[in-house]
Amino acid sequence: MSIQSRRERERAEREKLIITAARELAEAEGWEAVTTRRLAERVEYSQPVLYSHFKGKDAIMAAVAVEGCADLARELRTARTAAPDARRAIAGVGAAYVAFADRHPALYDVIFSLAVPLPFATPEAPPALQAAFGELAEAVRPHAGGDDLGALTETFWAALHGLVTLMRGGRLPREHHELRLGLLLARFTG
Amino acid sequence: MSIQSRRERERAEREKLIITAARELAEAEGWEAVTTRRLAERVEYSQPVLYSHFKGKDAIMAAVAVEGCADLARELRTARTAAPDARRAIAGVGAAYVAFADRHPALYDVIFSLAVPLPFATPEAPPALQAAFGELAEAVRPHAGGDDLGALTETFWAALHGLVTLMRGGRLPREHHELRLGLLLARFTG
DNA sequence: CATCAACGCTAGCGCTGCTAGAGTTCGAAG
DNA sequence: CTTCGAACTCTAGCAGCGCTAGCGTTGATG
Repeated sequence: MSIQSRRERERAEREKLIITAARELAEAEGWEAVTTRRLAERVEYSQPVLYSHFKGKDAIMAAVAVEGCADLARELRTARTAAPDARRAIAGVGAAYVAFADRHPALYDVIFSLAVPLPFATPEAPPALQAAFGELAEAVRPHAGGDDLGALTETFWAALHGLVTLMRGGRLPREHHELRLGLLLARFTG
Repeated sequence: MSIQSRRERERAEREKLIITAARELAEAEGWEAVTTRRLAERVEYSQPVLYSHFKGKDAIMAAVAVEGCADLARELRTARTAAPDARRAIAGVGAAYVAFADRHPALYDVIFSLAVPLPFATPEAPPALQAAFGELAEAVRPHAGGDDLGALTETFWAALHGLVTLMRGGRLPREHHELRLGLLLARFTG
């Protein structure tokens, strides 16, 4: 039993190592540079070992996404609780969201843009993801008025997501970013 | 000279054929199904012929994107000019934008999401793209108040883009879509 | 010590975007 | 009418991708 538990522990450590290596490689060179061969070389195992832990490359990306969600939730919470009032809370959370996407583009993409097998908007969604959404909702709540909080939060989130992705894809000029963010916040804080 | 012009004409026709085939294949089965081999087979030429017209697959996708921009601009214009007042104009344009993304997901992706070598937000951007943005701007103008029209249009556009992409990626529940769109419009017409 | 299961490896499949170089076609010049 | 040469398209192949079958080794167990 002790031997078995040691093996399980080592397996768990190796799985964590794979996820970390995938994340580091993606953040350093982008997801297109994350191939199963490079990843296997990085963790110093052969390719098939990856498939004994994950169903495929998608599943590895999903695991990285879950990790990233926790980071995002933490940063949003910090921004929200540090704000002195409701108006600066939603502004701070919005800015933190954008800053996270800017500092961790690969992480942001795997969570919100790339096609990965992750449940969203259901009870099976990762707790960290629900936590991140919850932070947005708490920041939006004081400005919801009579509107449905969930739908309004989704709308605010979508607007932030659009700003972030269009700007990073070169579709929106970077120089007006602060202006756009200000206009968005003005529309959501009445 | 007549012979040369005939050849040039035939070349142009074949180029158009490639673009159309790529678009049809993408709209029917998604961009992941558009491989240079399948595309070559579809136009009944060998692979290298594609590369005598376009620098690479990216360039073919960009050509499809430019075509799609024209379609989008036309639909936005129709929606805007058909509206009886400013309020229903922005609502109609927003709905038309979302409907276009819903009916032509592959086309939408290649214009706004996938990484293609297309100039945006510069004078060199495709006229059709500028026209589409112009339609959005005209719909937004009556509700801009003292705000910068360009930046406000970009913000509105980004919000629509976020709603569309998050919903299609399964990140937002489809059932609240109309509600979210209504909330967004309320915040931009209040 | 012999056995056998668990495990990680090598090798390879079918696919991708892309390209070098051979072979063909066809208008132009003699 | 023949011959030349340029324009053009094809076959074949490269390096890399995600993924997997099956062999060989390792190491705990009876």
